[in-house]
Amino acid sequence: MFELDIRSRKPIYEQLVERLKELIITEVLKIDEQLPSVRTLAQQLTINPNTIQKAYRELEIQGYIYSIKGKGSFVSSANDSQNTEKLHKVKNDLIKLLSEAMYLGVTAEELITIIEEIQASIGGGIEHDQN
Amino acid sequence: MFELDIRSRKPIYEQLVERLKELIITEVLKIDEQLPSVRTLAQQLTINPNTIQKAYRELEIQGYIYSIKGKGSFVSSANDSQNTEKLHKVKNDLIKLLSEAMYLGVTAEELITIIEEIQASIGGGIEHDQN
Amino acid sequence: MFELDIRSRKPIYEQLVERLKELIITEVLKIDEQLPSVRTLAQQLTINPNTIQKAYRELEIQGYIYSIKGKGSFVSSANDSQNTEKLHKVKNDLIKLLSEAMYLGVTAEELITIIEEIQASIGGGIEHDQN
Amino acid sequence: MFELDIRSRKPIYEQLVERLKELIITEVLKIDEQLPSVRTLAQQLTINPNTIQKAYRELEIQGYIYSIKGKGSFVSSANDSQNTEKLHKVKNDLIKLLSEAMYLGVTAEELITIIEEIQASIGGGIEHDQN
DNA sequence: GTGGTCTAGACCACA
DNA sequence: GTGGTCTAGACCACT
Repeated sequence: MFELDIRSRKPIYEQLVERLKELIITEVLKIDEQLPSVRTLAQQLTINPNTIQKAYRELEIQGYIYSIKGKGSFVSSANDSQNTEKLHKVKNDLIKLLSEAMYLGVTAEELITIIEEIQASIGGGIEHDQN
Repeated sequence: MFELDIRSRKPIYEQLVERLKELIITEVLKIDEQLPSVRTLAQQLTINPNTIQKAYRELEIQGYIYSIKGKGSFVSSANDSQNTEKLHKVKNDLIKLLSEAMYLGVTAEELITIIEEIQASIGGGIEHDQN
Repeated sequence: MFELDIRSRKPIYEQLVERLKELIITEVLKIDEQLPSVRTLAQQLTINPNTIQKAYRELEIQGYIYSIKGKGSFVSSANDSQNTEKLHKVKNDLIKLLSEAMYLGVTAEELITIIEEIQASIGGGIEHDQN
Repeated sequence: MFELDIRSRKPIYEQLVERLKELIITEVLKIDEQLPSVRTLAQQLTINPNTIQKAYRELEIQGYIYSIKGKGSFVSSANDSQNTEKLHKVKNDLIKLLSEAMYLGVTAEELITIIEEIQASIGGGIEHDQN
């Protein structure tokens, strides 16, 4: 379920954040569903609990999850107040990446096809090309 | 022209790489055009020449520029052999980012509009018959 | 173990890269084995840590090792995607060097002997059934 | 005849040295044949005469050509005194490169085929894969 | 004057 | 403790 690449240059906690976001976005993890506890996950993945902790904290900051002391961490509903700024950031990143892709030769048609596929996969919860 | 955020978590040299890529992609910097010299740019931005050089070296590795000892650094024409793997990476990143954007409520229509705008901005910078 | 020639025209970091490649190729350093830390090696060789790091970074780019912040640097298993282009480069270099050697009077027989010796030294370093 | 890559990281004078060596080795340039004058070549290639000068000096040091003041530069016969040490160096380089090639998956058979091809091309003065 | 290498020494981020 | 970034300042190689 969590395919962490220990060899990647990307810090482990960032990989975790990314992966968990993905699971939330594709609604594998539903709203208010409880995430595995820090310790459990640390054991499962055989990595340092501090690293899990850091990932959860980051997700909380970004508004994807919320934590209740003594109970655990839960998937947050896509809340509105934070969305505005996140949207802004994501759009900016998107423009950069789309520019680069097109500079490298990806056509507008290809991009539209990709968009349509994603649209379908989000709506339906279909499986997703693995990383 | 170069808005560096010295306080950012993102390393200065990476910011530089990103910014210069942008200028190359949007063809503000044309193929074979000379970049500012390491020392000149360092003075302009009041950062260490080594940092500039690190950025230039990274751009060279990524195939965006080439540097010649004693002459200077120049914009490279898109290299085909490197493009294949870069394309793969960019597409993967794109899928992630597009998913996130659509989860946050960006519609397919909006995305297509963005794509068309980018297409115009890249295609419009130079003569049309160059293709 | 590392015979660096501080006076050589060849940069220290390149000498290091070459030497470490050798150790990896001859499997003195095995896959996933940890390399000496940047600082340790710097002390041992009495050269600047930055120089070691530059060498390690170069080896990482070339796909021979991978580095993880906070953990260390490790020997990478041969990466396929990079191999194709590296192979091409190495073959070209080989043709040049072989031509030169034969011009200088090395016979084909001698070369074949050398090849067989290398084959033995690479293949013989580890268990036989690993192939 | 001289395909210099101004964009290459390899200094121009080194490219020249390499290319001229190649022409001598493949006997396109015969023993005692006169090389183009520094100025002529500089004009032809539109590069700085100093750069040509440096290449010729290097070739002279390595024993591939000899220069006579006021007359020009000429291809030297493969002389013996220098050959011994050159041979040693070339063999060492060869071992490194062959090891790397085999580590990357080139088989002994392939290498032998390459050797046979080169042997044929040197003996006969056949054309040579460019660069 | 150009890029490239190296040092000494400080500081940050990750596990 | 690990790797990674940055600075200040020196020196080399190439054109």
